[in-house]
Amino acid sequence: MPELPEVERLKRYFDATSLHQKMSDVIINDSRILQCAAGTLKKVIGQQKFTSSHRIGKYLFAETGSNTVIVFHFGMTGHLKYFKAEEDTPKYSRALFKFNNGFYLAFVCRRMLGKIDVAENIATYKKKKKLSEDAFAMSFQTFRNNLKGRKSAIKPLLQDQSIAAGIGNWIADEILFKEKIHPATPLSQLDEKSLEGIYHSMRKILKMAVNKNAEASEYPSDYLFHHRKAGSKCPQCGGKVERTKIRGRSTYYCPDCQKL
DNA sequence: TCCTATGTTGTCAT
DNA sequence: AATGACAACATAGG
Repeated sequence: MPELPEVERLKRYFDATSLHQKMSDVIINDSRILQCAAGTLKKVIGQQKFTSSHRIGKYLFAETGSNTVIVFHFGMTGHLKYFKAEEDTPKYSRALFKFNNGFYLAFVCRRMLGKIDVAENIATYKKKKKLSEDAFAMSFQTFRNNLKGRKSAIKPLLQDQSIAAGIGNWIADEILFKEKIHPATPLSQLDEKSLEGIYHSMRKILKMAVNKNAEASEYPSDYLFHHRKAGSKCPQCGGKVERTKIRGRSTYYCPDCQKL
């Protein structure tokens, strides 16, 4: 589920269902998703409520009344589900926050790559994880500055959460497709104009996806998103989309539009 | 059996 | 100290 637009959707869901309600407990079904001791989480949750939520990149932070924040990260397959009846418990519910009104908020995560953590406050956690500003809230100056001194290929830099928090695999590919830049291009070969273009495409794509509430089927048909398959037709030039690996991640691009 | 999937992190080398 | 490359983590489906 997990790039910036999906997590923004989860935040809206969380706000609409789970804020300002007293909780009695948190049930841990699989402690592998915990980054902290189960006792620590239980202690924070017991008879507390979530008072506010904030999102930075792919992280969702939920503050409690006791000067503490619960940190959610959804990995590749995580999401949230609010439900009441026991038979509605979603499969792969790894943690259940129990509200006094009888409802539960499930932290659902098929693969175990999602994580729940407890932190003193957001600023501390952000620093500890070297998390940058949120990609959508970030100015070009900050983006430019975060890239300073980096030398690798542009695509892995876009996915680096210390540079632009919230960009993941498909959005990085989409940005470079839109800008007609080959994903393996070293940063040093990109001039200021290209970086400005990357920044503006990043904003444009994020804005579109957030406005669509991360509903992938509603993304424009000329996005590379719908053609992430080797041999698929490039929506720009009609050529063939190619698949390669960059820094261990599948990368889709059009060799005709995006020359190295 | 082997590969893939919208992610992060620890380790090792430079 | 920083940066980059890669394996590992875990599960289901083709």
